[in-house]
Amino acid sequence: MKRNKKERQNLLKKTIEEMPFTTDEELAGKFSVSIQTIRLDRMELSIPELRERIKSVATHQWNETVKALPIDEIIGQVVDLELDKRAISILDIGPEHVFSRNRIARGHHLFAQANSLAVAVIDDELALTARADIKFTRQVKQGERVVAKATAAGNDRKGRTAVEVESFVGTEKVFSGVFTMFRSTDYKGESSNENSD
Amino acid sequence: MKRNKKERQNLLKKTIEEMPFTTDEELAGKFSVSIQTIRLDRMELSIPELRERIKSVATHQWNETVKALPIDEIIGQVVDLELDKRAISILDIGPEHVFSRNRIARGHHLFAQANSLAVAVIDDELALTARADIKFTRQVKQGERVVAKATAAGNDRKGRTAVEVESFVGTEKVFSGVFTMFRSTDYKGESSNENSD
DNA sequence: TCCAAATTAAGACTAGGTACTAATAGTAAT
DNA sequence: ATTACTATTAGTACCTAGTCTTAATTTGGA
Repeated sequence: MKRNKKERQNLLKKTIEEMPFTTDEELAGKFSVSIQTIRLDRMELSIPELRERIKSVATHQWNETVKALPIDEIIGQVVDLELDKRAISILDIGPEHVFSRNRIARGHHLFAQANSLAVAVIDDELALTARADIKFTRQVKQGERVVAKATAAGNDRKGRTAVEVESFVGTEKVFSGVFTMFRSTDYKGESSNENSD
Repeated sequence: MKRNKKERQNLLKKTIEEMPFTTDEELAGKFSVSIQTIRLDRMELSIPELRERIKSVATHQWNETVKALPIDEIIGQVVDLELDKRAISILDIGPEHVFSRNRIARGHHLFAQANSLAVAVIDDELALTARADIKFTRQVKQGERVVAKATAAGNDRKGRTAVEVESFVGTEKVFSGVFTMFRSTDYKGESSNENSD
């Protein structure tokens, strides 16, 4: 049961890395040594106390939270929406959207803003992008605010709707595209023509 | 300065939601009341003590960690790359990529995978997407693995390179697109023709 | 066997609380 | 004015999971 000091300390380090929320008491039990020994070990290994460990995990992740959240749910903030007609959203380009080398916004974020706006403007339970023809007409830098405007062209042929999206920084057009959207009305699952399988 | 009870409690709730790592002492200072009042408020609002709040943030986020990281850096994992020729990446569609309603992958994730692969395949310091013509040919469901294959068409006319990207689930094509890429060689900042401003 | 390292123990102190009791201030109704 | 009630403040004892320090014990190796 009783390992020697070195062995125990290695294991202790690994244990705490894997389960940072373990008290000295639990660790003492686990290694069949006294609490004091665990504390000496932590001292030697420069491992902070439980509460500090928890705090650092929490604050680390806390800073990532804002980054992690909006990616999936809101790409840009919708400021105007009239279903099946038009929608406007704004997206402030922060450090999480740019290439670190040159602070230029990565294309897929502009696409994501436009695409999610195209999805949002469709007045339907299920709307999916079938195709898109897009142009990036000017680079967007960190700190700039992108305003995307979507207008539903309305001409449904075969259950599809074309949505035009144009994005601007100030008066300059930075992105434009036409999104062809499927909609669930008269939609029957899986593949749906186009050059599918 | 001194708000009434209701007002203070509302503000307290918001404050703690926004900054969970605040002690009762700091809160008491902020609202110019005693620590005991803050504690009564927390009791009434069922807000746990600081250490419990930290712990819940830590454990919550602990589970999200894996989700949070890859979004910005690696959209899909590159498994093969020969610069200026071809590249392959795989992306496993998890719950973070899909609409919660129907578990169908959101378009911008497929786009992001393809786009970042197109950027990666360009043998240059700076590569940016100028335009893209894309098709979503089959929906991708949660749990499926998307393999994206990019081939650089090579025909540089005016410093641009066309990259063809096709994405598959198994043998089925789910996405295809042509990305027209700028490259930094003979690149001179700002707008670069196309129908800019 | 003896020494040094390793371990355990004990005591005083800390932060950030809980739980409980009690006192005080302010307001409204009788 | 007295009572009733709420809101606030104060103080005590206790808790956890530590800290830091000093001291005593155990253990392994030459």
